[in-house]
Amino acid sequence: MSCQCGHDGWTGEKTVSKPKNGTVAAPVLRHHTVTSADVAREAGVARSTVSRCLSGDSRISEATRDRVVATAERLGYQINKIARSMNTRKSDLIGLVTSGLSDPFRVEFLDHLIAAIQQAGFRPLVIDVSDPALMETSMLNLLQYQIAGIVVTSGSPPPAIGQHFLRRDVPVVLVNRAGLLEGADVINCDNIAGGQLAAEILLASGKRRLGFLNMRGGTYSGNARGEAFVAAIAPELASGAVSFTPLSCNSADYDGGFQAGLKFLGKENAPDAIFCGKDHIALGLMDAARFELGLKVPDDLAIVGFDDIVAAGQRAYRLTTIAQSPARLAALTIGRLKQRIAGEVIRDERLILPVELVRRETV
Amino acid sequence: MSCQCGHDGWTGEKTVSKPKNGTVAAPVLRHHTVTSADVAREAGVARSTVSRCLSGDSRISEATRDRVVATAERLGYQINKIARSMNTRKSDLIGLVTSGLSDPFRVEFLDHLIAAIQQAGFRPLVIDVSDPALMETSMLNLLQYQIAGIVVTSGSPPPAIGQHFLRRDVPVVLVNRAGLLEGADVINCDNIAGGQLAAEILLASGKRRLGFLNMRGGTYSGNARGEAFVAAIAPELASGAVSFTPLSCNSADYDGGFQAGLKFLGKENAPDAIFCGKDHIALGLMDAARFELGLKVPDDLAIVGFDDIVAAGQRAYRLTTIAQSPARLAALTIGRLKQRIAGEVIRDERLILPVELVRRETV
DNA sequence: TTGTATGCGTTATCAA
DNA sequence: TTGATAACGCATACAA
Repeated sequence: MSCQCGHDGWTGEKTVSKPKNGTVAAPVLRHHTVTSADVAREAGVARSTVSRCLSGDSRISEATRDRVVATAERLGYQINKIARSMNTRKSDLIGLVTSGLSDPFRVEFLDHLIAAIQQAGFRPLVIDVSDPALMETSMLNLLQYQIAGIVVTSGSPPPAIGQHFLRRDVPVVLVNRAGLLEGADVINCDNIAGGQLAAEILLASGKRRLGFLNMRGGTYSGNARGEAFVAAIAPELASGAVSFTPLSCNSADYDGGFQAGLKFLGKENAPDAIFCGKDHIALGLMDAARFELGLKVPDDLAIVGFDDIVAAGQRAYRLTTIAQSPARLAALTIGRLKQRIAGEVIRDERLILPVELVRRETV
Repeated sequence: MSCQCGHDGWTGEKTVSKPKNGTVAAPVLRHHTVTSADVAREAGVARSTVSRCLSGDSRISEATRDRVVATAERLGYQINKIARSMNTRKSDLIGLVTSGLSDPFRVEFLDHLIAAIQQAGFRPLVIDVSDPALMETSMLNLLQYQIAGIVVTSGSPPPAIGQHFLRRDVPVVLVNRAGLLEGADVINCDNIAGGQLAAEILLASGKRRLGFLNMRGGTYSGNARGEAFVAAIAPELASGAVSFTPLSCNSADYDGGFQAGLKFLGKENAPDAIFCGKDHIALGLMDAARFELGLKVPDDLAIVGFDDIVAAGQRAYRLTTIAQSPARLAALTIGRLKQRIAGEVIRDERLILPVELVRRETV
């Protein structure tokens, strides 16, 4: 692909070679960036006209637009969105606050979300807050990029931080988080219904010693699920028909579940039916039970997970679980953001997405 | 958190209410963004002084710096990186070209990479090219953000595109891709050694009917692994000691492997030792063999994967595989980018990371 | 060590 | 419908 610029073109200057150990002086011809001024000169119009043509302004003649667009194309002109943001005070960047990519369900959600964000003409700027203490700072840093909106998929931002975003008209959406942030939209799956469904199916299985396994301390979602579960078994608990033990693991992942299995199972009066706060924990628990302790699932131990991650459906697990839809979660998130970004003044909302029992082979 | 700005403060203007169905007019006081001019006025210095203080310029008095920093803090000043990029013509954004988040190894790599990018003071701008046809356009769009560099983890950018980036001093790193892009650094794991290791262990297992399973058409990495595998078994193949069958599946994931298992296994003279292009395929194949066809692994069928994704080590699989290190891959990637971004003129390099056989229970 | 003036590439405003 | 000009917020060369 050769350079087709009409202006002076190559500057002819060479990159300065800073000799260091192992480096080599590579003479590279450098070129000045094509700006709207170049396009304007070439097309014989004003810069403002170029801007109007390329931003789809209606009040421009067809002929001019065609000529300008063609010229821009020919010169390989790429609009400088940084400069654009300078005026508009908005970018098309959307901040994605997450913490690592080790949680399978979150990754599935992000996958859909990233696609949806692009589809809507925005770009995802990922920000990792694996250190929760840095969440506030990191979120505020997002403001440095004049981002159009934020999606929080991890941690719970301190309420005070909301002011900073509200004041600048930057919408915030919290997904499967506690809705402590005033001014933010909150989207959750129906943790309550999920906990109830898990309780129902485990009670119906005839098991007597129920348990709820989640990460120590828990998360907003996990706690909500566990509380709903306990509430749903309350009558049987009161009548003495079943017993209940809260169980906790050190990490909300496969290994956490696995270690918890080794610790809590295989002894006298161990639980024979466990609801896990999330699938990944359930898979670890299941493997410990089957392969380390020789328990039969579901005969000796029934397990119900939450999320319906892809691995839960794999032949090696076939986990019975409560499914939530990452695709719908993503669609709702971006829909909400688009409305806000478009300037619609809408009331903060707390959306709750339905969940569904997926019965496989662990109950 | 109350507003502590010293300047005129609230503009008092209200957001325009655009009544629509379901929307509500929410009167929100808006505030003008705090700029360096505000900090300067408040601290009694010039704007340039503020700039110098906050960008760590050395030639500034301790007293002034302290005062300015304190003032900035008090006003809640966030530097506008958009405006900064305007001058420097560089941002601290790094483009991450990927295609979806369904490939487990790539997700593990991205996890490390995102962390490393932040650690180095940059921000990841994710760009999804699930549609390969849009790769070129999407990559070029990245230029609109004045990005500092690009990491390509999916697809192989057409060589011509390299010119655009080179010309603007935007470094490109290709990870586990074919190195067709002139001017880009290429980082690969040692696919050749991996293929050889797989061949060695399968030959040593005493199996006779070998196979290599990969996605139809294959990828750069997959093909390299398969070719090395075939080359390594060439002597035994020539002597008739073993046979070899190339196998292909429709998708490079669990389901692809699973379907391939149903199709190729369980019949007369089916392969009894299969090397898979990546772990996820191997897991699917393994499940089909064990649970659908009643084969014993490794007795009836030996399997070797590639990547050593987290799931490969789970108790339900215990897959023997060729491990590559996403952490080292990420560290090298960001290291390379940092050098280039810092302006060092270095020769394009083609780095090859060592792989390692992880022997578990499927061979 | 600090202040002044200029420019980065675009969009918005106003004039024609 | 189009052109000229003024911001946008910062960094930097130059002056003091």
